[in-house]
Amino acid sequence: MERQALEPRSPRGRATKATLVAAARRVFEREGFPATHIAEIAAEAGVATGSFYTYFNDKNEIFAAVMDEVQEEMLHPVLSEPPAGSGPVAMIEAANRAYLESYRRNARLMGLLEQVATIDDEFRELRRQRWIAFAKRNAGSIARLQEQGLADTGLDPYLAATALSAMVSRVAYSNYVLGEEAPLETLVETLTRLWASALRLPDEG
Amino acid sequence: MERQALEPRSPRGRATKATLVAAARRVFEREGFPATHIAEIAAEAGVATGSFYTYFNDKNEIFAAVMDEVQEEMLHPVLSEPPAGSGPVAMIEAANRAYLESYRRNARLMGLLEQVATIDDEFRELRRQRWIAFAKRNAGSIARLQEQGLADTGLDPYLAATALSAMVSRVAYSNYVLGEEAPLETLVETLTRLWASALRLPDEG
Amino acid sequence: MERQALEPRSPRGRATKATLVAAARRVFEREGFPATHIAEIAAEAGVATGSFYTYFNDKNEIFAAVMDEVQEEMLHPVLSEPPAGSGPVAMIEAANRAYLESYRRNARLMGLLEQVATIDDEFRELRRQRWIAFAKRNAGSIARLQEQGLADTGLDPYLAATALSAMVSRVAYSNYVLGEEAPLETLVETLTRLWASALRLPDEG
Amino acid sequence: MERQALEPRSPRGRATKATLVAAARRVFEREGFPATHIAEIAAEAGVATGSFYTYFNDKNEIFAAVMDEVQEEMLHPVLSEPPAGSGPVAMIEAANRAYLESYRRNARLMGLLEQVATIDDEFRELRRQRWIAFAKRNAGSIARLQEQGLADTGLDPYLAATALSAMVSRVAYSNYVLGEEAPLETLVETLTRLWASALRLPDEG
DNA sequence: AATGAATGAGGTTTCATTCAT
DNA sequence: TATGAATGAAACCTCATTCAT
Repeated sequence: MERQALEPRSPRGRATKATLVAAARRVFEREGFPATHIAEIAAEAGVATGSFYTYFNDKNEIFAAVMDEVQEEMLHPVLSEPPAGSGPVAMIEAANRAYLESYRRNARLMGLLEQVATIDDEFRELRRQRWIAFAKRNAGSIARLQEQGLADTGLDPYLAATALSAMVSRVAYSNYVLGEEAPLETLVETLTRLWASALRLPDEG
Repeated sequence: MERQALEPRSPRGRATKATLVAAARRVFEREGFPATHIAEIAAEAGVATGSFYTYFNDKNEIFAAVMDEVQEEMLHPVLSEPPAGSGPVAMIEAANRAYLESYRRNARLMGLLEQVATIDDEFRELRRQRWIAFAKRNAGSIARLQEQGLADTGLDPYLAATALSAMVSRVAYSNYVLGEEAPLETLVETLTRLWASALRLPDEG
Repeated sequence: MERQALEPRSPRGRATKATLVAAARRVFEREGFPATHIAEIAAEAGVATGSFYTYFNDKNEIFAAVMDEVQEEMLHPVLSEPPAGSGPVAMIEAANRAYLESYRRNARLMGLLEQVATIDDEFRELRRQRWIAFAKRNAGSIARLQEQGLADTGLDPYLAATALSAMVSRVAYSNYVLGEEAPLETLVETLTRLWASALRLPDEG
Repeated sequence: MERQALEPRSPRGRATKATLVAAARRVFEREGFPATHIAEIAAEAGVATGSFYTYFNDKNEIFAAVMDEVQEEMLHPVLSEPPAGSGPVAMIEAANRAYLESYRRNARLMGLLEQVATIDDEFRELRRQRWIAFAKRNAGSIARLQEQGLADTGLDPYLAATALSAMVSRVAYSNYVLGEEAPLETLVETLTRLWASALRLPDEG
């Protein structure tokens, strides 16, 4: 036999699996990763302990399923669109606001991912990959600004992007996971101002 | 006989306790917090399992002892002194360099603290306190620069300090714990430039 | 609704049952008795787990069905016929050869029967019955030889038959199940010679 | 940590380990290998379940310990010595009697070994090694008889030894494990006569 | 007849903590 | 103080069997 973890073949099975993922999400948020036990997920889902193993091999596997859902939600934020045709500062502001908002919405689980990443190599790598992708995107936009003569050309675009992204994500973590609780708009404003100045962007009208 | 956790009275006791802390540090670094077991700490120290409880009530307690040691080391860095009488940028640079160097020296344990902070409320609070103290110090120095008309007065000093410190600490974490590995001098240079620009400090020299 | 285990009524049912027995045989040979699980038999047969219970109540029952098939095969060996009208030694030789050949053909399952017999009383009894029948047949032929003054009359025919049959079957087991691997003809020759001498049969031509 | 299974360091520990082995022996004899559960061994020994794991990693390990004890007992049988200076038949008789007696004494556990050997490769190999050693010893003595012109030189000594030993051991198994129950003396007599005749040894006085 | 999801009792194993010596 | 054996509550995971569809 070796392993199982089947994909459900019937609607009923699909429903049960979904119920389990939803239940797991709640328990993880409530208890944190180490204190979450298989039996409790099953109980929360209203199924027998054994049924958990019909769909997942272990806690990691269902955690990954939960995080997939979360990522989905973070990728499709209800965008407060950057005003088309606006300048780079406005775009940075829009990006920062979008990031902080979606982070706030999923604060518990973002904290959880942070937690698990410190414990489990598999998830550490996952987070690292996402982070690199994110930084590269920002690096590209910084490089473009440099080419347009708008941003400080004395900066390495990738390093600068990493550092500034780190700043934003860490502030988000502090506020929404650790509970520092400054108002969103203040954060957006400060971070955007710091970011723009750090790049030495010219003031926008 | 509710509790114990004696302070050692004899020299022999003191030696044993020290041995345990040193052993714990090694095991924590090797295994991470959750995978470190009391029995293994005792074995590493070459004492019986039961002896652990002569000095500590649980894993948290010895972890705190280890972190105290580390903090000691981080507070007394072999300073690359900021050139006396130099300008603010040079001071920021010196501070960043000092921070990154001491972080690098204790990378494993800083990662550990991060890890434990996500798991245990007690340590989360501890880290938060340290963080606030650190940010306040930086906030003070930003406020002073503002008063001197050197730094952007449009920034809230405390928020700005928090954000910029977050940037530096997160970059340190990425590099030395997750293993991104950019050269120290490049990091110092980039972070300092970003920090100075973010505050809109005038160019030095 | 205490029990089930229907005899299939439709051709489709008969086909499914046969598929299950064939699948079980393969799984038993591959995994051994204790490591064979109902679910795997069903999977190997390409039917749902539940369908197993339409035809069998448990693992023992399907194992019995498999062993029936095997017995069938062992009873109809492609006989290397004993030369008609030949002497007793030639007949013993033919019997030994036939036994070893069919044992070799079904080595995996003979080992399996051995295995299960050590675990399950039901099968132990089954094997014992077969063994007694076999020994009695041999006892009869020894008694006949004694009456003809050809075999050692100092031997109890049943005991002698048991012991000599034990010798042959154990050698077969050693070779084909445990993998000792002496050539068939050498085995036949040695066993026959020992058997004949043990009975003090006169040399044949 | 990885593993444990310590050798006891105190007399108390040694006592407990011995108690566990003795208890395991009783439970194995009573229940057979697959039906023996760790918890029951511990209960029979009057210790907590967890204590089992202080000394053994799993069921196999304690079973090996039990079998070591048994082997010890079988190697030091209370010998019914072969009459010094007697002929080969008397020696064969003495050997057969000794073998059957010690087999009878440890019948349950010999059956157990047979059982486990069919299930577990480790023990199968162990039994095979013992068997080969035993057969080689017998082969040597047959070869010697051949050199003296006393035994049938048409036989391969190793094959003959294997086959005749198989006969004896299988008869022992039948009688004492499966419960065929012929009287010891009858068995000794018959087996010895068959063995001697099979080798065509000359009648002894 | 067939399906495959659901069950849950039953076993194994771990490890923080206690305690007699 | 030091020892290290003993404890036992948890947690994990398996798999034969049932059952609604």
